[in-house]
Amino acid sequence: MSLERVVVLIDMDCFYVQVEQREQPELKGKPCAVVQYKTYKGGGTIAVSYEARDHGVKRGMMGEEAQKLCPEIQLVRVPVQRDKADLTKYREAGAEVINVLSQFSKNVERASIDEAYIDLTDVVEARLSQLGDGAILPEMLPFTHVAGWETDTNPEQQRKDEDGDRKRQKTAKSKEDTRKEHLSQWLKDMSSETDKRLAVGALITEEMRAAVLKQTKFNCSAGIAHNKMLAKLVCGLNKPRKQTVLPHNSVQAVFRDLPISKVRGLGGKLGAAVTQDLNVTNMGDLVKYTEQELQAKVGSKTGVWLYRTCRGFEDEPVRPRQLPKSVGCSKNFLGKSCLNTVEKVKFWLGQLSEEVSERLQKEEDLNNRIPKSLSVYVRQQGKPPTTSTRSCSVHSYDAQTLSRTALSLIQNLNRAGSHQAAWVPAIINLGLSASKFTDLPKFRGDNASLDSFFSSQSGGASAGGPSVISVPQKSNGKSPQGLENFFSKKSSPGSDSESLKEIGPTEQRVAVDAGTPPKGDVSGKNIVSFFKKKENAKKEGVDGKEMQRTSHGCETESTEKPKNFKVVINEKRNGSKEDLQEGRRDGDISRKQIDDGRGHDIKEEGESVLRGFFHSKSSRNHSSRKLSPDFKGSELAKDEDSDSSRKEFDEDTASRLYGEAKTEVQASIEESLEDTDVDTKKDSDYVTCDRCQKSISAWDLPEHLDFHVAMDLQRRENGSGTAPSTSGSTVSHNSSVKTVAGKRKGKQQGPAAKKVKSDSNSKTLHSFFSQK
DNA sequence: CATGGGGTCGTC
DNA sequence: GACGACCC
Repeated sequence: MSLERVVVLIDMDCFYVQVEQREQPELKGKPCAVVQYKTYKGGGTIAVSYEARDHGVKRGMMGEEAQKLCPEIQLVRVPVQRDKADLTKYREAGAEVINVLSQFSKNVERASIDEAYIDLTDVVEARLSQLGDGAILPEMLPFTHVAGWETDTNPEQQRKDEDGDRKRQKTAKSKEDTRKEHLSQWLKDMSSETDKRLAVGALITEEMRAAVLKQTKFNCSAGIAHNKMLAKLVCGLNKPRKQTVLPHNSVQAVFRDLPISKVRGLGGKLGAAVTQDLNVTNMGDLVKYTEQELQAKVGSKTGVWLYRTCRGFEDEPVRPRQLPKSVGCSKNFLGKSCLNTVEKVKFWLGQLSEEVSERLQKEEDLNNRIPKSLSVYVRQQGKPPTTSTRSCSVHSYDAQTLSRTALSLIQNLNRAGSHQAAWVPAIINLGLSASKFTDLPKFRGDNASLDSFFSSQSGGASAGGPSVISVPQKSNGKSPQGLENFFSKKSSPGSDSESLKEIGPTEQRVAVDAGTPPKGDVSGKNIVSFFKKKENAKKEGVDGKEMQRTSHGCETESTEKPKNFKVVINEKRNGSKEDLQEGRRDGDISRKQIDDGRGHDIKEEGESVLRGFFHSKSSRNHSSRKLSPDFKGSELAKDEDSDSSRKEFDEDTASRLYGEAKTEVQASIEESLEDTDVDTKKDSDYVTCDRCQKSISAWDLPEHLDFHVAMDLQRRENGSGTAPSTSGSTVSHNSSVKTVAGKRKGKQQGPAAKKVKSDSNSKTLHSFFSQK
């Protein structure tokens, strides 16, 4: 049946706390919690160390409340930037963990900032053949619990810990004994093949967790089962620093006493409805209902899911995705701080936009992807508060563009006229999110050739993960050797972002690829190893020859390109101001203008065409930088002309493109590695903007100039009556009231009352711009 | 006022 | 695309 997969969930233990403890080692082993916004009642706690949990401190408590329960608790505050909580630190730490996990499998799915699913099926298969007849001994699984074989999975015992250490230690001791006992029995019995595979999965998971600890200094727990739901479930059974495997035989035993709300997806209204309507309390109770009965209660699709789920079956695949699908931020404005004026809304849109913009820039730099869509979330005061979303496509992500696009999107949610100062109803939550990412061609190359290029450098791990036979002992586990040397480097406390910068880009690129590549051995470790090796080589004086060759050619190019670009863009700008009004789907037009105006730069032509190809609504923003000198523009143009190929951007197309750009890709990689020529690099990559005297990366210059032109245009066109559509976006105009009225509660506001006139919109927008 | 600030997915 | 449900 569906017991073929081996699925693991890795869940970091009180992750934010661990991040802070790594930064401030004094905090280790102490009761502590991470709080947000300390001023109101000590802030809300969003992570609690296990020492503090022993005192009854829980997530969601106010800091002061926590202090009452645990006077010695250390409260650490989430960093604040632009007057809002900033989770960057934790996001980057989470990426570190994903990086480590991806050394073991290509199929890693980031489930949240501190959780990831891994499908180890193939890796287990490979290890199984290595292992041959060798049995798995209990000592090989020092931190593994077997669910269902332990009598004490109930939350009963855990609770009575208020007396502190003595009692807890005692509990822990006996728990360790039963753990070993049951583990030994399970391993000895080991009836089915599927159980064997779980055992191997547990073994690999021990190694993964050891590697995570060694490389990041973070502890985690894990669940190992045949599907995501069960892996997630059992992960929580033995929480700090332990892993739990769930043989299929044990499912019913675990479900028998398991409240329905504990299962992922049943923690909310659905679970409550099921519990009530069917008069059941535990997951195991559900098996007595037929599929049809369940379907009658919860709908046909959910019914099927429930029927299978309560039997321990679930099909949801582990999707290879190591990067978030969206990048956004939001903030609450409670009570008196609500946003009740246009100025306040503008201000906070600006703050949110800056953070999102910054993060999107990082996304492009690190992960070579740019968003196509922007959404604004608004919650407004009301008897039931109303929440609305408005989205549109975007072609650039500088803070100004985001900010004014966002404003134009939500302006018609203001019931007061937009010439008024007020915003009604006041906004109590405001959010901004970018999504629908598109990969840029840079670095994405023909996998086979890229891989062979890189793999010649690395230790040659087999597909699916490092080959490791040795087993972790105690907390001093062995992790994949060889590769480990490249990774273990450091990550000294306090310099997280630095170390991320070095590892992040390569990993993420691989991560993006991971979704599509077939069976080949194209894993991140090869590429990362390559980078690490290069870095080491620089320090140690060892070096690879091939790289210098390509690198040289590329650098010559890069000194000239910016100038061309600058001229071209200026010319173009003067000639076509419509470009900046209402989302032109141009592409072709702007591209032609660039090409014509510039005369004849093959490289840039190729670049424009390429971009037009990859972005269905082309824009000249976000130049994919550093394309190859010998890039064949003509061939690409052909592809672009055919309408089908534009939309049907698939692997084939990509391969063809990358085939052409291959040497280029290598050159780019090398160039990015060449820190030795610091001077050259600086000179070629940065220019001073004539307009604002800011130092701008040459590759960002077109976009930057774009911004100035937009500003000029806006100034010139004051009062033109045109809707404030922005240069970088295409706003979709929806009925302004539809969504609010949708629900029950007959109170529908007249559509006319909310209509906003474009004239006033324009004015408002203009004042918004000139204020900045 | 008071778990906030993230995220993902399914449905219409 | 908008919204709600769900999760941490």
